[in-house]
Amino acid sequence: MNSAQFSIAAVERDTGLAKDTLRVWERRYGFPTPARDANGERLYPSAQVERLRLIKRLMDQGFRPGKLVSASDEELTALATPATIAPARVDDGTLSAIIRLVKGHDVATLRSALTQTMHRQGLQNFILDTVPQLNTAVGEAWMRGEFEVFEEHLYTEQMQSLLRQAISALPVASRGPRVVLTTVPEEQHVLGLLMSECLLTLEGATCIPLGTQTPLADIVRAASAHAADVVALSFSAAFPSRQVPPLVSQLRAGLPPAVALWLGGGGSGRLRSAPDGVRVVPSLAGILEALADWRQQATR
Amino acid sequence: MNSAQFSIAAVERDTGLAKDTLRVWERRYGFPTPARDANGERLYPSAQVERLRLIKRLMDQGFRPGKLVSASDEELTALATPATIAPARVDDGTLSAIIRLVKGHDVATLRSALTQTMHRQGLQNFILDTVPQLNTAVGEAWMRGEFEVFEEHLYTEQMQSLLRQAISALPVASRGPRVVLTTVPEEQHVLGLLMSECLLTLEGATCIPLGTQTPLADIVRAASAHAADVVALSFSAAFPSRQVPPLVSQLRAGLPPAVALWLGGGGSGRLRSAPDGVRVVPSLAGILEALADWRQQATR
DNA sequence: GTTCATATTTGTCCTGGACAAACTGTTGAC
DNA sequence: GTCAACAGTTTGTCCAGGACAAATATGAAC
Repeated sequence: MNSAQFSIAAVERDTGLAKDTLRVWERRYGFPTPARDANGERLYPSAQVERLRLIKRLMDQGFRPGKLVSASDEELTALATPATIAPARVDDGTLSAIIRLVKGHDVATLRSALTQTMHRQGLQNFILDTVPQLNTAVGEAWMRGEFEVFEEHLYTEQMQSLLRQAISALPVASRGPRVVLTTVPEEQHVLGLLMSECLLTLEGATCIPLGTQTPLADIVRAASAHAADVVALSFSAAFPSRQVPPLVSQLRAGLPPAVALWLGGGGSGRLRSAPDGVRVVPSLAGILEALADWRQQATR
Repeated sequence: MNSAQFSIAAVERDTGLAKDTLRVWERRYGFPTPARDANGERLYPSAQVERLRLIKRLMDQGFRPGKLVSASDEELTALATPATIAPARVDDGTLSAIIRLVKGHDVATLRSALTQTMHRQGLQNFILDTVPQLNTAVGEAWMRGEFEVFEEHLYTEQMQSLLRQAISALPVASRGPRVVLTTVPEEQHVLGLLMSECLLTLEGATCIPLGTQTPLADIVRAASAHAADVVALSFSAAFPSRQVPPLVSQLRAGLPPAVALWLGGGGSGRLRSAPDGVRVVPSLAGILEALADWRQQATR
């Protein structure tokens, strides 16, 4: 499997880099340098695919490709190791224990450890503190090469399961606002949505979860059909930031002015400035603020 | 929103048709016929995007694009209405009641109706009969234009929530086989995986769910790390069938021969012939057969 | 009716050019 | 010292039109 060669389509799938981008990097920076098959089509060795994945991950953190592709392997791994040790952790023992369980590939124990931690801390603390720290820790471990992709998948799957279970267990709210929760097409990260849904439902808001990747026109229709007060979108750090502003403007233009539009997730923080009628929610705690503000305004 | 123009990238997102495909259709068939912006770039009117979505959906059913793009609007809608009325339904009242609830946009009632139906029928019957019928009914309603995309999303989200809840409630199994469940990159449909996980866990198998879109190399690593006996992949009908055989061969070559490879979902049925060591599971009931066969072979 | 060989359809890949948006860094005003 | 405006550079995406192989349809022979 490690000596396998990848077609350009396979590399696009595995790295998230568009075919056009892969070709233009080759032309400009001299990397990657795929072999060619009998038909002149590119064949990428798996080592280069690995490197491309690392580069993509660093780009999601804000590094620029021109520097990265011409860097040595040592420089790349140095960058991948965060210089700043993560600041004060609430309970480092719990975190590292869970990380170890993921690495231990013991699904059942992992699940019960997560459940137990959630119950011990209470849902709101768990979501505001522990889950984001776990997400970061998993992401950083991946960057340092300590985590496999499938281990990240396993973690995400278990966390998703847990959060959905927690949501189901919450009482049905009817207090408002009515919030449509989703992501735009191409954005498939779901944990941000689920964390938001938890927090909002905990506070008595009514959530209409549409899952990920709803076409813009359908977000507008959903907002109308469900008489939504708020549309909340989640953008992960991996989402190409240049695509965010046009998407948001188009959506804002389609929604009635009375419907609020909230943006959250790591991909929304890098926005220069939000257009009128768009609220950037930089962190999970910000959701509670936004909710409080909305309610205050609604009673006026 | 309806008069909005779409860039070629937006159309690719919303329809699932690759940019190259959109350009070559324009060249060959004279459709679509996008306008151009000041910079010469294509701008697709939303009506054409709608038509493209319908064409894509019909192609997923096996129709060929050459016929579809040159067909009139009437012919298209005629094709979209299934000629064959769906065969014997177990309990048509329940099905149509749930469909009406989705259309009624009442999330809470929908959720409790689904939960209630599941409990009434028992989990296995629910998954073998009702859920596939609901999926089909939702898909057909979409085709006939009776369902919005966001309504399909809402349905999928609620069903997903319900299935995950059911899985969590099942006792932890330790009997074997150990089954890694996932989809390949680009394949994001999750319900097939969850239904399979339910059935397998009900029968006492141990599932290692990786969620969707695991890169091939990582599926192999996961199978090894988790000492899997079986890797089960789900392909939806929407997955480009031409991509399935190379993907499956590559994966089969990477997995140890002792690890079984099962393919399920609507996209696996159209395969001409499966390579050696690959089992195509045409329906959900087939999973139970495959499981029984595996256990029989294991005791030999 | 089945099987094989030929023709058509169809998606994806190729090259190399172009451009706009985003980012960088410098200069000058306050 | 801070900020704003400007010019230069970087970077992703789009374009055209040609090519080819795999999938599918068609027709001939048995």
